[in-house]
Amino acid sequence: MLSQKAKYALKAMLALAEQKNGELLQAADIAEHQNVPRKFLELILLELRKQGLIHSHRGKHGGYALAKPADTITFGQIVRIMDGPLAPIPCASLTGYRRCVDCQDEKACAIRKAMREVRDAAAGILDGMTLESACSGGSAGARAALTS
Amino acid sequence: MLSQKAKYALKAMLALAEQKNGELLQAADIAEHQNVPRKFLELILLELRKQGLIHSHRGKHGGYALAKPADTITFGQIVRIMDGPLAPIPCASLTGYRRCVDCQDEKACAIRKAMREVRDAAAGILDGMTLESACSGGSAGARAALTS
DNA sequence: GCATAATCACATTGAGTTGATAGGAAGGAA
DNA sequence: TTCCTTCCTATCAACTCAATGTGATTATGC
Repeated sequence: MLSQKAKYALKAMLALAEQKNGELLQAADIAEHQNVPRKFLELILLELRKQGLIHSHRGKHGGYALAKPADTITFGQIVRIMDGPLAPIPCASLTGYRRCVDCQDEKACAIRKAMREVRDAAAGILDGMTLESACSGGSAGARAALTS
Repeated sequence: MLSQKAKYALKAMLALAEQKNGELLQAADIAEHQNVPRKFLELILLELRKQGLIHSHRGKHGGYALAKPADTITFGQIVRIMDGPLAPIPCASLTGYRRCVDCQDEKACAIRKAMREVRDAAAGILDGMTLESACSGGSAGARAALTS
């Protein structure tokens, strides 16, 4: 399940990506236009900044902007920052692997194999979908996934 | 995220699928061999029975068995019973669609499009993976997904 | 320099979910 | 009858999620 937090983060990042030549956008504006609780959004933006995806400016006429070009930021990065690994189960994760305590033989585990496939598919789609490609409306993620 | 409940359900169903000619298997045996809390497992088996995936027999020499051939029961069915829709977000779900209250234009929503792709990929894999194919060890789910 | 406006940083809250356990009721076999 | 096993409901503690509150800090404009 994608949390509200991750969904709001994606919305905010897409809003920032639509700003022309990296102009600042304020939390209050994003909150209003995207229908996101303002204070909750601040929390999210803070986290995105700490992870280096956006930078911020304080004081009057402050706000937020992408820290990198929109075609170098993927849905996968954003979702992982907010919700952690994409894999449905830790033993199938690359970025957050953890062994199942109740698993006898991990190598032969059919559940792990299935979940690994799901993880790979999700990663293929979300890591192939950039803010840029999402803004221009296309289904670039799917194409990238199919050719990788 | 796949819940413990769903993971335990998959393990239990795989154990039942490995029984020869539908012989009964008791909750206590499954619990022991699969490292699952016994009472929690009972809860899970109850739910699987109510959904018609297994049937049960009470009393001495009672137990559980699949209600249908192993090649007609998919991971997708089991996961949906335990955890609900596969889609990461309700607005991208086929089986449990719900509109996002904060979404302006669902048709154009890039997040929804991405999550729909993830859902379709996950469904392709999990609905193509049967207890039968999982038992025989192969990655039949992946093959089914690719050809569907 | 002062008021204003914005981000930064925690702390807290309330609701809901998850994972698990308890205790018996009901049904079947020996 | 007497075990044995499933059936069913209730309960629990711990945790997570979504959101709010309260200030502190920093920059701008007058």
